[in-house]
Amino acid sequence: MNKRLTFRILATDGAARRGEIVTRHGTIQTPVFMPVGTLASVKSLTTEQLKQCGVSPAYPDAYDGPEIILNNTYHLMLRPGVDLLEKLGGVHRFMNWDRAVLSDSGGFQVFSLASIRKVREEGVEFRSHIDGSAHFLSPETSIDIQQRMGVDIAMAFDECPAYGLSYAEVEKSMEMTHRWARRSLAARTGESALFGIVQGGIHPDLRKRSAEEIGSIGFDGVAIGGVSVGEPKEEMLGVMNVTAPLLPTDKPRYLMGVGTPEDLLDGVGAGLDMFDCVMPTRNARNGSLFTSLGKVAIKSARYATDQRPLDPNCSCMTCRTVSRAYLRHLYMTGEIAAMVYNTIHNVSFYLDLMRGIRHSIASNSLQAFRDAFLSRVESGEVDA
RNA sequence: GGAGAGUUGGCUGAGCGGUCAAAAGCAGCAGACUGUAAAUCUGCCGGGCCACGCCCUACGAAGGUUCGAAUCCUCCACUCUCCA
Repeated sequence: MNKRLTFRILATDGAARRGEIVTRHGTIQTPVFMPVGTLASVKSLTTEQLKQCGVSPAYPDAYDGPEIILNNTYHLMLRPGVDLLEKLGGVHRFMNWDRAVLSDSGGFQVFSLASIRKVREEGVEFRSHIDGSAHFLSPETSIDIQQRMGVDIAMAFDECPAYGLSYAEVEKSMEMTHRWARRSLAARTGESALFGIVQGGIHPDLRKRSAEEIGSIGFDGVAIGGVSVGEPKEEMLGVMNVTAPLLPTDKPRYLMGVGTPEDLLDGVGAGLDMFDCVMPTRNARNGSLFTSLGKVAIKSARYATDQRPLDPNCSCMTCRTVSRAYLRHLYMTGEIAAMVYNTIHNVSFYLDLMRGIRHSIASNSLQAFRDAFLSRVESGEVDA
């Protein structure tokens, strides 16, 4: 038994799995959505506020908040730096978060900060986006940093090819990611669990090769990477549906960077267990709110005098305590509280969705849950 | 009572003879955001149309000068500032 992380499946519904991941920092009920906290902070929320997300009288468990969040290697190595984080006892203690943390390896930044990096077999040379200083990330340095930050789940250092590259380029990139995967695994010496990342662009045969390689070399979990990088939705779903069945069944399967509520439903249906996305938090800051009855663009004048709660079916702090009219006012005036209220709600909404998904798998009704959820969201009832 | 300044599209406010249906910001409308360089970005925003072009109505009101006026002149109305 792997003491870094254990996974077991509690129930299934078609390809969907209801499971449990035990980490050094608590147990994670899957399928799970992991809020993104790039810089050891889920943007706009204090750690206490984050813990209070997901409060739901419908499911009065002891703790109903997020069970795992993301951090980012590249961003944290620049600020505050891994030496400092290690000295201060790791990210958990640093941000006073006692639940699980998964760190991205910096692989995605290889992609998103493409203009200021240089990729070689050995690793990637970055210019800091903050001050232009030179930094180096490789499988070895990335894993080392992640372990020293003390995360529960580290990610292999990969290259995430841009959408639109040629088959040959994607294949070449994938092969390097495979070599980097083995190096990442070899570099893992500490207590962090380590997940591998499947690449291969939108090509089924490459995805298959990648899934076989990454799934067979001893990672604690396997992720599908290289999606949500600007490709059309159908491509993303195609990759997901082709790849998911090829992943190990006895390990957590993680779809990186996804997605919308509907994407999560689809991902779970395809047999995936873990998801992360900036969407709930970023959209919250931009005034785009998810509700059970459809999207709310809170800046719209139609909410100026709307005294109803944002989502009548949500029991988060925001929906319990303030009106749409107030949320609109805060947003329009640029008040910081707008982002706090909005983020608490969107994160809570995602957690609620996942909770509903988990219950539906356990009761073999994922499809019905999905249909009901989507028809409500598309009903346009929010403004009724 | 005297001297001066002003009146521009929902608001604030540029423009000071043609390139003006009129800058910019705000408000409004629509949309985007998917391993976070994002409290961000994009489009529309007088009306009408057989719309990448045409027509109508527009820069306080009415006249006038000019090939041509939001821009110049006259007069009227209103607003504001300063001096009494």
